[in-house]
Amino acid sequence: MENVEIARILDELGDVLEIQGENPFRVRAYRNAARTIRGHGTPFRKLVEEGADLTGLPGIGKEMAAHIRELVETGKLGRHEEALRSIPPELLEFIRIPGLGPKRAKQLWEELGITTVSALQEACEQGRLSRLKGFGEKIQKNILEGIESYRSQQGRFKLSDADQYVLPLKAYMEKAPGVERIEVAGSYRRRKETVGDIDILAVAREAGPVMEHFVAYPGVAKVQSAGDTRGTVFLGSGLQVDLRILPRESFGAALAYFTGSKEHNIRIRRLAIDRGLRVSEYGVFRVGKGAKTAGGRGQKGGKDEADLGPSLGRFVAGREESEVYKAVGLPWIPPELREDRGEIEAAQQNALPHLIELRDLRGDLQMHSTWSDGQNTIEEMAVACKARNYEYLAITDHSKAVSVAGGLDAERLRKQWKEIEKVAERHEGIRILKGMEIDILSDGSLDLEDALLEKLDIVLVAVHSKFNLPPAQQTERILKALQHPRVQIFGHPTGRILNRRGPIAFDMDEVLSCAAELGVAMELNAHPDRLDLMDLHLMEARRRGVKVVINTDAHRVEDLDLIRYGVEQARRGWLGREHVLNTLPLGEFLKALRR
DNA sequence: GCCGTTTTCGGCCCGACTGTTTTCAGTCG
Repeated sequence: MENVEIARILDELGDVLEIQGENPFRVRAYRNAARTIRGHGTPFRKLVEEGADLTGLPGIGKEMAAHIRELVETGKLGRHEEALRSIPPELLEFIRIPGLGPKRAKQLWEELGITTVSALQEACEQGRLSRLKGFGEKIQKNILEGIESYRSQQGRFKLSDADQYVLPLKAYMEKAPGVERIEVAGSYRRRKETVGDIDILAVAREAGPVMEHFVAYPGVAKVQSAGDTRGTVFLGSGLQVDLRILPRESFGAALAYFTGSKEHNIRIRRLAIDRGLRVSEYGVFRVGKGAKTAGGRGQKGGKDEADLGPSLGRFVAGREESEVYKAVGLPWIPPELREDRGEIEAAQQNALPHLIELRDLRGDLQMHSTWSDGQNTIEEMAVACKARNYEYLAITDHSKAVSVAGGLDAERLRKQWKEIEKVAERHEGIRILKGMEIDILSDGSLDLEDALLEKLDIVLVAVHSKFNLPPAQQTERILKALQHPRVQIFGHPTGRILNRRGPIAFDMDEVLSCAAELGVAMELNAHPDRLDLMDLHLMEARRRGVKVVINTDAHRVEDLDLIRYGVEQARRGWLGREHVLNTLPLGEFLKALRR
């Protein structure tokens, strides 16, 4: 059983306990354990086999360790099955519907006998919900809309799509009356590959006019709420945008708070508590003797000196984000790292990584031309790369097996080389490498004969068919391909397409260790639909000393600019310049490639 | 359920908004 599956089952058990009204901290314990497991590099399957002590891991105690062992050894968890029997299974979907949480889900089931999403929809339409205690017309309507958005949206917005909505909206908000500063926080600022919603922060003395400006944005399809400090709207695309309006003194604290991640914030708050401080979106406060530190439900403390919201204690920091980190004894942490994946510990030891930047890249090693399915000629691609200050590029058109993309056979490949040579003569100052994106056939052999492989500058291999092989067979296929002595780069390793096609199933662990051993570079495909490798894979690659290259897989000149999504993903994977081969000058780069 | 060189018991991050209520519960982030 894979880590993701163990994590899913524990998460689901947490969901059931929540619906049953269990102690919320116990529920959280299951979520925490699931999170640790999901993000763990080594399969728990192996750890259990080796008899390793799991209780050393964060959030894994005696009980969780026993659960994990049971799952690995028997493939199921008695506690989980028992829990699932106790509630109608579809009730678990209820809590993913916006506006519905565990309490209302339980109430609907117990008092109205509703157990499926479609029955819930029917009950809303018949107006049966509004008769329940604590429910009313509005909640009923919200749930109905929630069902629709749950059904239609399902997926999140790709970061590149979000950029298209956010950039104009940000420019618009900067023109709001009295606004001093606008920043976008949330997973968008952490540059996560997909975002669920957008958090915008505005500094303004007077909130009213800014909120009015916000809800009047032409792209707004629906205004969900518009209070004094917070408003929520939906754009026509269904993208949710939250606006928070803050005083200048709180800006840094709010930026940190709303950038998240939630897990990162929790760690920061704990550090604060240790120092007698309290961190909220309003600032960092020194907690006075005898003052309560926990904000209980409905507790409204007196206004503090700076009049920054309902808080107890003396304001000590909050204007800039770095002040907040400083107050808890840390250097500023780049947003891409804020996932509680070791960045707090690294910051404490002054060992944060120097993350790669866009300007570090000197070449792009996967792109297509009109020779296969690209839209621009080799010359146009080369000129465009030179304009981006690259020292080198590789033209990597498809091999013949990918016939839908106009893959090249041996004869056309030879002709293409002639053209590359001609173009090279016309353009000094940039090296055009002869490459190919060679298909890995279903048996792991390569779609190009050895004699030609010998003559290529860049041999990049990738999977384009038979995505559904059994994992063991898929792993074997990939390993066989990588073991071919001429292979230098494994392109878009998992083959996933965001929101459309999941990753192919194989043993990433084994492939990474094979790549490390052989010196094969793993590609981080910068295309925002792919972003493959994923952040956790990159962290693992870094740990194992696997070489990484960042490529756009451009099919036209404009695609070359997508490289920044690759750099952002690399930053999320803790990569520095030294981990990425195509930051090297041409000569060193060629030497560093496997040959 | 997890966790602990100030604690092995008693904590566990914190606040806004809405809707349905007359003081708060539920949800969300």
